[in-house]
Amino acid sequence: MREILDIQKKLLPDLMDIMKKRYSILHHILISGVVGRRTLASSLDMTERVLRGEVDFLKEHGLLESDASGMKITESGRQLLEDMLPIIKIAFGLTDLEESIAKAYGLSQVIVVPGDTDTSVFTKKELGRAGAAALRKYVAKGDIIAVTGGSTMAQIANNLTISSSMKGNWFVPARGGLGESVDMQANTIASIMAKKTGGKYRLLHVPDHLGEEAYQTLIQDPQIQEVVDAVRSCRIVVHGIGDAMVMARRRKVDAETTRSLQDDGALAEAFGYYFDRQGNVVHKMPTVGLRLEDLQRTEVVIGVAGGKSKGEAIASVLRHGQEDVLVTDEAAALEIMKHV
Amino acid sequence: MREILDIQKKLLPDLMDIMKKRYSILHHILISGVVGRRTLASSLDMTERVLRGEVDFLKEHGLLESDASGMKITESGRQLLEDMLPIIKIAFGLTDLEESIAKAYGLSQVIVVPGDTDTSVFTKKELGRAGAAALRKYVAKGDIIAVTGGSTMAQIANNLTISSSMKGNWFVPARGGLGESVDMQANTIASIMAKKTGGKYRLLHVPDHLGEEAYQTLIQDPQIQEVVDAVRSCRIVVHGIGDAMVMARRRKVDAETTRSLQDDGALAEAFGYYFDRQGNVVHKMPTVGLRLEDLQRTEVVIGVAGGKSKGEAIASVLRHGQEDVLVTDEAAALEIMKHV
DNA sequence: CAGTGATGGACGTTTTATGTCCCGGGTATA
DNA sequence: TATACCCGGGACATAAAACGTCCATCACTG
Repeated sequence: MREILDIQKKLLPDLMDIMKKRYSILHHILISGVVGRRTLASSLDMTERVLRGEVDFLKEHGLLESDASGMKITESGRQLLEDMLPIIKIAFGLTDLEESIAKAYGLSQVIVVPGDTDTSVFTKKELGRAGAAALRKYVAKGDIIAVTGGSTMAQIANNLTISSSMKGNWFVPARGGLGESVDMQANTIASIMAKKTGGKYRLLHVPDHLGEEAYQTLIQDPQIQEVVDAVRSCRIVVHGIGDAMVMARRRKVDAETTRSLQDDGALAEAFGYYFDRQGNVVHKMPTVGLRLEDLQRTEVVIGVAGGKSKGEAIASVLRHGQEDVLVTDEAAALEIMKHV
Repeated sequence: MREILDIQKKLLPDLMDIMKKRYSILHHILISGVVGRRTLASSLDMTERVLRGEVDFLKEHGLLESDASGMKITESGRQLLEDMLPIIKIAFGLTDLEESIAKAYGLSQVIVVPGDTDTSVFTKKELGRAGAAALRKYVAKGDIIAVTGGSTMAQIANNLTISSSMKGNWFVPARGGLGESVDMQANTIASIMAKKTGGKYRLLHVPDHLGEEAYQTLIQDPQIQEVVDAVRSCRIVVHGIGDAMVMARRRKVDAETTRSLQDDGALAEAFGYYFDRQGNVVHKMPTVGLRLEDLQRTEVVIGVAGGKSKGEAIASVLRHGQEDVLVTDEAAALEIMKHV
């Protein structure tokens, strides 16, 4: 039952919207008993004309009937609604989640895929697919796209395909070396994405654990400077979101910094910045690349992360308020909604 | 699984068509490996532009990809096709049945509802619903609609609702008394339909088992004559189809006639006429109303009947060649296809 | 190096969807 | 009983989408 709806969502996304629309109309009429067209239109937030089109359809199919006093549901219509309840619950739980999160955090789009990345590898793949689809949607010709590392980003890279709209775009790592293993780090991801889409890429080769002096020398280097400039003028950022402590451990952050992170209540991590519960930045990794203030100029910031365990972290980053698009999974979405 | 599709069909009648279309495209590309747009369009019998619209859609969703050499399916697309197989099997079975029957007997539309009327009362209801929907589709303002009796017709009447397009239409019994029980006879059905739709009705009160002399007197009666004229000038006929022997028994036809029916190979019955396997009329009930020759002038003849046991009878009536629309169920449809 | 078949862009036309206004008719209320 | 209100449905201009058609350009093959 669930599978069939997931399949339909892939093959007929717009039909599912129509189904939802018609269901809402019918359901509203059922609840109202008898209701007029204009009243219904305003309470469903539709224009009168488009509601009328749907109502005419529903009437033709004998699901509702109307007389001078207004519209009411027929027996077939009532029966249909009853039969549809389980379908709607499954098919549109996610849609509702998406809309709630988008509204709560002022995002322009939220995509929720079913399942839990923590427990199902299939969900992680689906997350990658959805992330790739989201990127495909927002990308334009000649864009510079900054990406971060992580297993989720790697999944997105896997699901990108060659496409004319992305041919010739630049992929760059959002920030320099952040101490991740090679196959998950931003440099790798950027190059894979470029190869998969027929785009180009530039890398930021910045060694980990740099001393202050070496760091200053490095960022003066013209080659590095050129890439950094490209990164900071990117139009699109795609990044993962992690749990602060998990990321600190993975990046082998020293004990002192780790303790300081804990004291400051660091909860989430994204492109080298650590956020507390309120979305404040409490720490940043010492490397070059995208700075938080650059995000303001960035047109599209796409965050991708899933798993129940990451829900709270995602909520923290959202609260910081720089995100435009969120791609997540059902389990994380439910957690996020607990922290509005 | 099956239910969900049936439910969705009510709210999105073209869902199946679009799903079928997109599936066919993807499937064809899968089989072809790499194929060009024009080649594909001609082998799928679509115009190039329409195909292109669908292909663009599928490409955007990452189900297929294209380069200078042509289009080919992606891994997600291949996976989707695999997942869809069971759905398609179910969804297309009925559609194929509908199309096969329509083609075999030259009908303009065939509607097959799932199930078997013989074994499931729910299927019978569904048949009534589908019959009502078909009538709704073909009816126009000011039409005269001739109907017959029977339990299936009663179901149709049950499923009609008030609608402006049928308000003011006339419902008349196709033929006079045919010896059925009161609540199933044509007169009753016509009056119920009129009440349900906001239409008007005229009845044919013709006693059963009329002698020849009384019959002649009766048809001279101006009142009767008026109704008969209306019946014969009807634009739409909706009728059930029955098994000849079952009907003969139900109508308490005398032993001699019954034997004669058997000798003549009577198989099916519709609006008082009995048909043999080849669709020839072998007997007619002695009453007034619609004659076979009137059907030629009738624009829309809708036959409604279901159940495995009636399959052969339906095929006989179809072979007679006056039907335009058939509404039946899956079990009967499968039987019908055995008799092409 | 010409020929074939591919994609993707472009454009005018047709069809469909939408916004908007109005009319006549019930209905509840003053 | 009079009136103000809300109802469905008709009408129409306009915006938007779908469609048919043609063409430029590119990759590959013989």
